[in-house]
Amino acid sequence: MYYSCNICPDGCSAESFSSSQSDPCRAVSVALQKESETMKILQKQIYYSNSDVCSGLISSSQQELNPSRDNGHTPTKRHPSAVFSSCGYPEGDQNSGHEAKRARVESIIKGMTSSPGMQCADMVKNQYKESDSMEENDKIQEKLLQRRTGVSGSRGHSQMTKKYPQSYLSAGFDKMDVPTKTLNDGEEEKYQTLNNRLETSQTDDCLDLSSELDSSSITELQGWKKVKLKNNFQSKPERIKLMANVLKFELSRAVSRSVDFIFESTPLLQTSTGEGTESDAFSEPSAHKNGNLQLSHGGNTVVPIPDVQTEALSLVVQKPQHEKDDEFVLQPTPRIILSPKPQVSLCQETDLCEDKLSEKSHFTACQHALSCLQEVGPVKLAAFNTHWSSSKVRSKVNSRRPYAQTVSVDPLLLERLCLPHVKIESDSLMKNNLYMLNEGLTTSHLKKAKLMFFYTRYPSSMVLKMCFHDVQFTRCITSQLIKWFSNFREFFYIQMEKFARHALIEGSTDVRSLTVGRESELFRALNTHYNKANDFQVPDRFLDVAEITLREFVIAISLGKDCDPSWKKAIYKVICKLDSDVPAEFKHHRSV
DNA sequence: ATGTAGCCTG
DNA sequence: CAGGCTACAT
Repeated sequence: MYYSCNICPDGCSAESFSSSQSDPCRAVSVALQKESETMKILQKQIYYSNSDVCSGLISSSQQELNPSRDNGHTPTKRHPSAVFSSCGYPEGDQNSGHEAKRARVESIIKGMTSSPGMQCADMVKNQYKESDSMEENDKIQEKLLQRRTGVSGSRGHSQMTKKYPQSYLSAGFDKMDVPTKTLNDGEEEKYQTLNNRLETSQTDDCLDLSSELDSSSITELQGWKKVKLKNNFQSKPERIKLMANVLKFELSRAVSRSVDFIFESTPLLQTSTGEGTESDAFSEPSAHKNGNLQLSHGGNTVVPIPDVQTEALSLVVQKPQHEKDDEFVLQPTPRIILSPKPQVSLCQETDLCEDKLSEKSHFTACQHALSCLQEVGPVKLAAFNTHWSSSKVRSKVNSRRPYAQTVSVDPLLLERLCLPHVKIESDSLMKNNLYMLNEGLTTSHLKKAKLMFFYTRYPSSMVLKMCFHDVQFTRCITSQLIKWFSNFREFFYIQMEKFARHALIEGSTDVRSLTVGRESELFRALNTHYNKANDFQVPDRFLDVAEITLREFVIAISLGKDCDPSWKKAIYKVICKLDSDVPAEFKHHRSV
C-alpha cells in the first residue's frame, strides 16, 4: 500500500518520500528549478506542502485510506482536527480537517492514477510539462474569480470561500495541485458531469466546462483537469475505471460522513425528549440528570456500557421516554431480593443481554475512550461522548461478536443501564425502525417475563395483562408474550429431559434421590437462562417444581414412554397445575 | 375462522 | 427468541 502525498501528484509514495527518498526529490527539483521562473514557484509550493502537509497526509492515508484495514466496512468516525493539528495552515485548526479531506481525496486519486514506484523526478517533469496548461488555467481562474465576485449564492461557493480564502484558492490551492474537496450534496452529479466531459473530450476547454458549473466547482475543475491531464498518459479504459472508482469511493465516503454527521450534530440521542434517558447516560456520562451516572477517575470507574442486544427481537422496541421512569426495577422485598453485589464485572453484566456490540475495532476504540476518561478526566469527556455516540452508531451495522470489558460498575447503575433499552440490530436497518416505535415490548419486559416464569409456566392472558399493563395489548403483543413463555417452557423441558436422561445414565433408580437444589447443575442452567444477572432470588417453589418435573421425566423415560411422540404431554399436564401466583410486585409496580 | 401449544429451525 | 408449521380446541 502506497500513500500519496501532495508533493508527488503522480503517485510518489509517501512512505518513500517520508524517508530517504525525499532528498532525491528535492535534488531533482533543484536542478529543474534553474530552468524557469515557473519552476521556482512550483518549488516553493512543493516545499510548502512538504513541511506542512505531508506528515499529516501520511498519517491520514494510513488511518483512513487503507482498504485492507477497513475491510470493506464503513469508515470509522474521523477526527481530522486531531490528526492534522500540525498541518499549520493559516486557516487554523478548524480548516485542517478540510485540508485533510482534500488531501485524502487527492491521495486516493493520485494513488490510483499512477504507479506507486513513479519517481519524483517524473512527477516534477510532468508538472513542468503541465505548466502551460496551468498558466492557461490561471487565466481561466482569474476570469472565473471575477465572476465569483459578482452574485453567486450557490451553497458550494459559500462553503468553498469559507473553507479556503480567496488568496489561497486562486494561488496556492490550484498550483499546489491540491485539487479536490469532499463531496457535498448534489456534487456527485457535478462530478459525474465533469467526468463525462472529461471522458468525451480529450482536449477539453476549461472555459466551456466552467461555464456549465457554478463557481464552487472551479477548484474541483482545476483538480480534475489535473487528473485528466495525468490521465493522458493512460489508456481510456484505465481512465474510465479510475473515474468510476473515484466516484464510487467518494459516494460511499459521503454517505458515511453523512451518517457520522447526523449522529454527531443531531441531539436526538441526547436531548430528543428533553429529559434524561438511558441514551443520555450513554452519551453524556458526566451530566446524567439523575446523578446515577458518576464518572470517577480512580479505581472504580463507573462507566456506562450500552447494553446492546443484537439478537433477534424484532418486536422488542426501545422504551419510550415516558416509560423510562417506570422501568422494572427489582425491589428489595421479602420475595424479590436484589443480591448484594457491590461491584460486578461488566463481563458478567453484559452477558445478561447476550451478544453485545463488539466489533473488534469498536472494542479497541472503546478501550481507548475509557483510557482517555481515566487519564484526563472531564477534559476529554466531550470527545468521549462524541466518540461513544459514534461508536454506537457504527455498531448498528457491524458484527455481533461478544463484548467483554472488565470494568467495575455500580450494580444499581447497571440495573438501569444494562437493561437493554437500547437495542441495536446488526442485520437490518429497516428492521431497526421497529425499535423506534412507542409501542411494544422492551427487553426489560422480556427480563420481567423470565422472572415471572419462576412462578408461572403457563400464565393466563389475564395475568399477562396485569403484569404488563404498561403495554398496549394487541394480538401481536399477546402472541409475542405467549410465544415468550412457550419458549421458556421449551427450554425448561429440554433441560429437564436432558438432566433426567443423564440421571438415568448415571444409574439413578430411585426418583426420591433426585433433588434440585440451588447448587445443582440443573438449577444453575435454569438460573442462567432466566436470571442471568443472578440479581433475583429464585423462589423455593420453583425449585420444587423443577424437582417434580425432573422426577416426572425420569419416571416417564424409565418406563419407556418416550417412545410415544406425545409422551411429554402428560408431564405438561402435571406441571401446568403447579403454577403459583405471581407476586404483587410484578403487578403493582407501575410498569410491572 | 381464530387462537393456542408445541415442534422444528435459524 | 422468533418464524414457520401442524395439531387441536373453541
